[in-house]
Amino acid sequence: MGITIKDVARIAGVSIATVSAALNDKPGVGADTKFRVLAVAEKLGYELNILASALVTKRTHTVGLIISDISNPFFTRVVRGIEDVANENGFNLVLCNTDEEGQKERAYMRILQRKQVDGFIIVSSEKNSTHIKSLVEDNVPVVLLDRKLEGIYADSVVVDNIEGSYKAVSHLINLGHRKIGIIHGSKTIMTGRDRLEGYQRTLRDYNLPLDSKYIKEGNFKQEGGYSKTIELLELKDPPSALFVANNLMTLGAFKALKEKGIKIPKEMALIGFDDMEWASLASPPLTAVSQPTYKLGTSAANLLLSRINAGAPQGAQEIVLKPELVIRESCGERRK
Amino acid sequence: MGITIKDVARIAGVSIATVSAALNDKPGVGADTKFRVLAVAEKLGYELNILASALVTKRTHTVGLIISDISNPFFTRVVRGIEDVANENGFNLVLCNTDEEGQKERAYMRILQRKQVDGFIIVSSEKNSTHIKSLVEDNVPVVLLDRKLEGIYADSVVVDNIEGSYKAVSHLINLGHRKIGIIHGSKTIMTGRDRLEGYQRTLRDYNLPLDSKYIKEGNFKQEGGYSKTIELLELKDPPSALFVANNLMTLGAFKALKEKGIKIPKEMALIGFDDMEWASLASPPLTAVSQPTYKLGTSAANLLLSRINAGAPQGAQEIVLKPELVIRESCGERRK
DNA sequence: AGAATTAAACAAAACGTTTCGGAAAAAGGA
DNA sequence: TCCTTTTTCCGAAACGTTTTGTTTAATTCT
Repeated sequence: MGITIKDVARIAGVSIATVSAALNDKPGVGADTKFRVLAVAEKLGYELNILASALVTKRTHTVGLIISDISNPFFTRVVRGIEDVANENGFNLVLCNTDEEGQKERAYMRILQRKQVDGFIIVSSEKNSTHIKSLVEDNVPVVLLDRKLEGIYADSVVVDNIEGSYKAVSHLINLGHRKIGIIHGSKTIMTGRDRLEGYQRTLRDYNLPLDSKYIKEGNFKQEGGYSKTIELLELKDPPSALFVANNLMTLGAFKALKEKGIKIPKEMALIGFDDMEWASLASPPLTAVSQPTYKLGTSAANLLLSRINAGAPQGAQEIVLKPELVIRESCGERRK
Repeated sequence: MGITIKDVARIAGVSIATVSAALNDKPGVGADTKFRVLAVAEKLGYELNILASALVTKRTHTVGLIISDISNPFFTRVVRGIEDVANENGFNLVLCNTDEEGQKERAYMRILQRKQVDGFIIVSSEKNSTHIKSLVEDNVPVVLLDRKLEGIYADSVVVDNIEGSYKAVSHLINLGHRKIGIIHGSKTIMTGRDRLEGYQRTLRDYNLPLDSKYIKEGNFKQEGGYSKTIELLELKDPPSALFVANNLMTLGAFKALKEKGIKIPKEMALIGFDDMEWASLASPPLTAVSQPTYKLGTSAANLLLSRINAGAPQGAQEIVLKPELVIRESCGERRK
């Protein structure tokens, strides 16, 4: 193993400089020698060592992808979008799962920097990460995905979570619900905050009271949705509708409702955030706010790539995608 | 930007050789100078350039992960398992989606080799890949995941698909079904072949006739499950039970059945291969062969890492994990 | 035909590490 | 005290590329 440029040079009877030039078809190498070099390289089975190349060009053509958990179907689709455009443009992805732990996030970022990745796509779990901040200040290409960070002026692509919540909650209100519970995610995370904010804003817009006993903070995981749903059910005056502001928690809520024998939507209307493959198969089929996950990924990747290719620094760009409400049966009909 | 080992050496007043030794705590450097070097490195904010390091050590601590599609929940869990153990051992993953296209697979492998990854975990779409074969012959660490390849003597970790099918089909038979349809995946892929094989073997063992009109080949995707289910339903004498040998196709089959208003399990018993998050939420809850996906991933990663760390080549190791049948309601009760 | 331009090839330096062999200094043994 | 051994450090080479500046050869121009 290990045919190098030197071997090619020796066999072809030229210097390594011209081999390099020929291979990367740079100008200044004669047609005939170029042909010969290429032939020799081919015959010898020469393969570029990208490490060595990157050492001098400072381009690895790989980007670091830092998300909380690939197991979450939301991220799965997003990642697929990212990978597709990365691949089309000759880039590779290194995948990192942080499980929302700031420590893991920082560790990953550190080692990826050492591996000289050309840029980062990050869904950060931290409220305000000095790490990320210093990255963007050092002008390394970074795009914030799904969650923006306070005080950090970087490229970002997110969905309009407030509007998503608004659509969900106003749908419930229009169906006649007045006691609407919400299980939202951690407020330290933008999506958690915004979706709660959207809920509150909607109620206010409709002049409905905000009842804190109907507001529960989950942990973005299935278990959180489950336990908070139970809590809500155990209230003396439980809500008639439930808005669960994240996909995994929706799964948990669904399970809890089924286990407790609560009829959906008769006894409890249910609406989730983030549509999923199986939503139409559930019984009843689940009404949910649908996020453009794949698009989220491709947008982020395109943004990052253009940032990488841009020589000079330029102002932060911000893309916000719109969610849609897909109405199925879990909220039922209008009640009087 | 770019504090290098040279800067540290200069400031600390030692040679770069001793800086390197100190940093990697190799023997032969005095306690005091080591301390000083470390302090200087810290203060300067020195960060190792792994490219340069890897160029000489020939270790990138990166492994290539080639799968067909991260969007498939099966792979999602597997990948999470892989990433977890990789991370624990200081390795990173570069993620590649081939969509079952041999061409993409080869392209990815090529570039990953050029990037000098330390090893590969591959879910191959090819029947017999000369690329992979030459890789393992060149002694680069490779583990075949989920699918073995004919004529390639490499490490592998798979699940016992034949047994999985056997469990599914015999379950159906024991419930009294005699006309059992199957929608299987491509026979060019091991899992497709084996699951079909298991189906056939089971019928033979029970002395039941093999009726080719009940055997449909799908494409491993939701759409395939959907259309083949329709075909089966349109038979003059449709089956009373349906075994769908892949998760995505099961989703499609489920949809088709629902759309056509077929009652599950009364009019059609349904059993799937590969359990999924939502299986218990579906109506009726889905009976399925459950694969140890996460374990599949961790096993593969551990195998690869031990192979990477092993200096000398050693015989191919083969791990086969057992699937389990999880019985819910989509097959109903025993019928007479 | 001679000067001036252009084209083709090369040698050497650089990228940032690790490693090898040896030199200097310190420690130990008699 | 002198010789041997050990410890600590260093210079230089190597890893496989790309790039820069120079030299040589071939063309063009007048």
